[in-house]
Amino acid sequence: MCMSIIELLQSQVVKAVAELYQANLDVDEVVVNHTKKEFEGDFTIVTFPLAKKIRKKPATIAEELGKKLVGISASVAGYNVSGGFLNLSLELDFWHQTFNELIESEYPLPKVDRKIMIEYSSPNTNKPLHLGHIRNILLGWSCAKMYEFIGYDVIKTQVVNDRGVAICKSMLAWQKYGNGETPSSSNLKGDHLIGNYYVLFNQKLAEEYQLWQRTDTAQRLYKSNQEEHPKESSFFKFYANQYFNNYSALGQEVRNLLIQWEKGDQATIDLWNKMNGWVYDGFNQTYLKLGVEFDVSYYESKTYLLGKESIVMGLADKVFFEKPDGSVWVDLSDVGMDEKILLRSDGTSVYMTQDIGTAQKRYQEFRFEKMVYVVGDEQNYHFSALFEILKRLKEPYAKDLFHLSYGMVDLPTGKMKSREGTVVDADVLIQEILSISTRSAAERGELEDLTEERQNEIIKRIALGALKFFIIKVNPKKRMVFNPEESLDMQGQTGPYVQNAYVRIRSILRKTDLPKVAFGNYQMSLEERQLTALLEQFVATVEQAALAYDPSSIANYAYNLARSFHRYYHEVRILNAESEEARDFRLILINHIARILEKSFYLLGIEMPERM
RNA sequence: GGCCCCGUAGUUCAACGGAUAGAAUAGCGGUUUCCUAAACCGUAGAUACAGGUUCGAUUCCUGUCGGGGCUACCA
Repeated sequence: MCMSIIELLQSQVVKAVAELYQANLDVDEVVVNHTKKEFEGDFTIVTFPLAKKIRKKPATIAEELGKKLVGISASVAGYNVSGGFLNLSLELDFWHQTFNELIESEYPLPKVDRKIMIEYSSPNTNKPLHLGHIRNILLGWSCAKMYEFIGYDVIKTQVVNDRGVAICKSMLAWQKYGNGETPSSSNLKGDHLIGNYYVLFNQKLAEEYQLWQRTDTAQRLYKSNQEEHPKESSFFKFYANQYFNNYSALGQEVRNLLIQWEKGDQATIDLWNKMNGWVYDGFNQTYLKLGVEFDVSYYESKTYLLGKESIVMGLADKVFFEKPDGSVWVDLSDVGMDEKILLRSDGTSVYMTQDIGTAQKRYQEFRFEKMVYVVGDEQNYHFSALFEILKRLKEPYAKDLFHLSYGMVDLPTGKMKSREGTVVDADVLIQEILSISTRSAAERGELEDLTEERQNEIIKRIALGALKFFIIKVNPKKRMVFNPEESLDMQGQTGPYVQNAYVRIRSILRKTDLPKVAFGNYQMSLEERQLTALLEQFVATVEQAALAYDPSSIANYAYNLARSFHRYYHEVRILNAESEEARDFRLILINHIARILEKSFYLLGIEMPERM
């Protein structure tokens, strides 16, 4: 693909400035915008930044530059000046040529022989996926698609937190209170079943804690801490973890189970395997509904011992230090962080240790050039520390790690809190939007002549299109509010709006054959030039979005393109155009619009329906 | 306490330091003998506050106020 229009103009301005003023300019110094609709022209050069270098008034520069560009550039037809803004109009031939190149372009872009690994899911096996996971998954999936588009080899991965205290809690609760319940006996998805036992465990623990709080031991503890925690309730809230570790009978049982697991006790391992198997069945169903998959999965149960050798080596190299009790730490205070623990005094590893080991394992296995962790911004500090530690260990890939940190998803009522039961479950949410989509499809009645199977496929695409677009249109870095009702909207700035533009085009194209040639003597209108300019931006938009790990810009691009199309569609007739040439051109134009809309949505993980 | 992030129409989101801050939704008013009205057109409405840097600030800097996160021998 040759250079974009903006790049072309930038280079021409550089040339013109060199000839006019003998001044050297970098292409990046040339600001080129699309001309605002209030002004005449296609593109606008901002001349304020040039004023200092050239030592003339911006308006004068604009005037002289405009004249020069018309002279030296075959693509610039005319110009006008408004203050420091030079508005350029491009030759019609140039537009026609651009258009012809566009419709022949091929996507994805050629392979570049670079490898990127993207971790975009890291579920715990003690509860089902929720709305936060959905944002995580959609972001990561879209990044994978964007990088494939720009020619990378992409390895999609997840890390499953399948061991530890949390899963033992579910196991224990199931053992004690489950009566052998299974997904099939209860007709529950496995992840939901396990989630129920996790909740049940916490209920039982809370009851146990309540009773204990009335004992003499508890009251003594409270009294001796009364200065810091004057209120009894706040003291016991503060003390919950210590209670679990030091007094709770249930806590003791959980720890015993964990020890059995670590010893490899067969009965415990069997139970663990059985329950995790149920959870994976559940997760896989949810992943399937969301249309995502992984090339490789890592399991904490297999990686939790990794990383220890590195700690020992780092200790020898004085990257880390040992405290008198035998625990190993790294001091990151010179880069504005704290001391972080890497090995407990009993020699066992922590989360950070595993992450070090897992990074090494992945690099050995895949030799990636980039590794992206899609993880919520609550873990910013953890990843800063992890990357810094790997740098100090002189890992060759340390500089190629990136934490795609996304903002939490809030509800209109505030934060999602599992303790308060305000978490939006992924499966429930998908089910809800499917029923809304089904209902509105029935009301509209457009699909009645299709088989039920095809209807359901279309309904699914619309429903998931609405949900996914709603989430992915927001800049990943920003915290977002998820209003369940609005997310199911299908009008305005939504997935179905964009899908509708595609469907309208497909409907027209079904009625006729695509012409072979775009232009006879046809001359593009202003609106058609603007659509062409928008289409021309597609590749640059995707490239920028990929480099910035920001799918939301593609969502906004697709929406803008759809909006321009909808307006165009109302203004011109296509099948009954005023001339054969207009008809041919427009058919090819809208065909390309449909193609780009479809591509854009593919990059967002959203499928297009043929009808709706 | 320390460190980090965020404050844009009633609401949800946009805006490489560039022209009169864009959309959507909710409100009000229109458009269908015409290719899918999940559409289109019109109307009204916002940069938390105070300074600073700049030809130019929603964007960069400082302070104030407000919201959030992190700061475990948890993951």
